[in-house]
Amino acid sequence: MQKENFIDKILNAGLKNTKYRLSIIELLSESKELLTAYNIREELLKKKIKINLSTVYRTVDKLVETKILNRINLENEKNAMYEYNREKHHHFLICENCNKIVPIYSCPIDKYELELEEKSGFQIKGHKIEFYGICEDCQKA
Amino acid sequence: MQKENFIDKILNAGLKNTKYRLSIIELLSESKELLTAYNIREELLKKKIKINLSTVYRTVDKLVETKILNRINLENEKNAMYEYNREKHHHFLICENCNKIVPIYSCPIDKYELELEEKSGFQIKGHKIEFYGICEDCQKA
DNA sequence: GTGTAAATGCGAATGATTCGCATTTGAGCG
DNA sequence: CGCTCAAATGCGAATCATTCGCATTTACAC
Ligand SMILES: [Mn+2]
Ligand SMILES: [Mn+2]
Ligand SMILES: [Zn+2]
Ligand SMILES: [Zn+2]
Repeated sequence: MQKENFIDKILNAGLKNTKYRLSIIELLSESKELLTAYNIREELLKKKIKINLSTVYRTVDKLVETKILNRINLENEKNAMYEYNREKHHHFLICENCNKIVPIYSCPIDKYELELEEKSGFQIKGHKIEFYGICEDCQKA
Repeated sequence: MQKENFIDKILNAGLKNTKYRLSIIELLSESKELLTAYNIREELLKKKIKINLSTVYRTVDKLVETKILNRINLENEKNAMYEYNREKHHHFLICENCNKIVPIYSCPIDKYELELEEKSGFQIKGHKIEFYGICEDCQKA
């Protein structure tokens, strides 16, 4: 059962299993959207789970530290957003008109990073890419 | 003379030529580093130019709008940073240890963006890339 | 020079995130 | 199962970058 799996993740991370941790992980694992701390609070409230906003922040901090969640800071959004870490490297394509956020599961960078390591002397650990444009729906309108 | 050139840019942008605009543009055009609003204020102070922080923000806003400057929001920095717009497409390579920020003037993306347009239906207008790693100096230490 | 909109200074407001501290809770242990 | 203690939580206040309101000053067109 998925829930047991999440509890294992929490415990393996050395964290206590609390209802808030479990419900935030469940929420994000089921969400196709990125959610802000505030959104998370709202969504849990819909499920009759009342949680203090400070606790949301502290909880997602821990879950990001332990790589159960990812924190995403997008150029156009002032609030941090969170997603369940599905362990699949990805980037985002964002509509400048309607702010739709689409994950992209291909990555153009592999070889280039090697070149860059040679040229720069850096040992490269990661990268972040965002693409901006106008989505199909917004082009029509 | 460079200064006349900057005044032209300001006027062509439909802005009034003020000492603050000119000195911020001069400062950033001479800087190899990205500067925050606060940094800009500090640097001008060193040159005996006293400017209110609100004015720094309002000035860089206008200069970004008119594409004389670029605003850069990096993942690890909480404050926005500004650079003179040298009209050369670039990305940044950032040392996770010493926070050194190195601009990279090559771009790995051209073909990939076309593929992405076809696959996604988006009309792509731009992208943002940051690379993270450990710089040569920090690797030694 | 005059007039007027734009620019500036200053202090207050905003808003996301963090912090301090009192209280509660989870998990190991007997 | 009850006990203990660190970790988690709630709540209100603090922080800090950025923005705003408003009174005053300035640039520039006439
Ligand atoms: Mn990638
Ligand atoms: Mn590029
Ligand atoms: Zn759209
Ligand atoms: Zn370094």
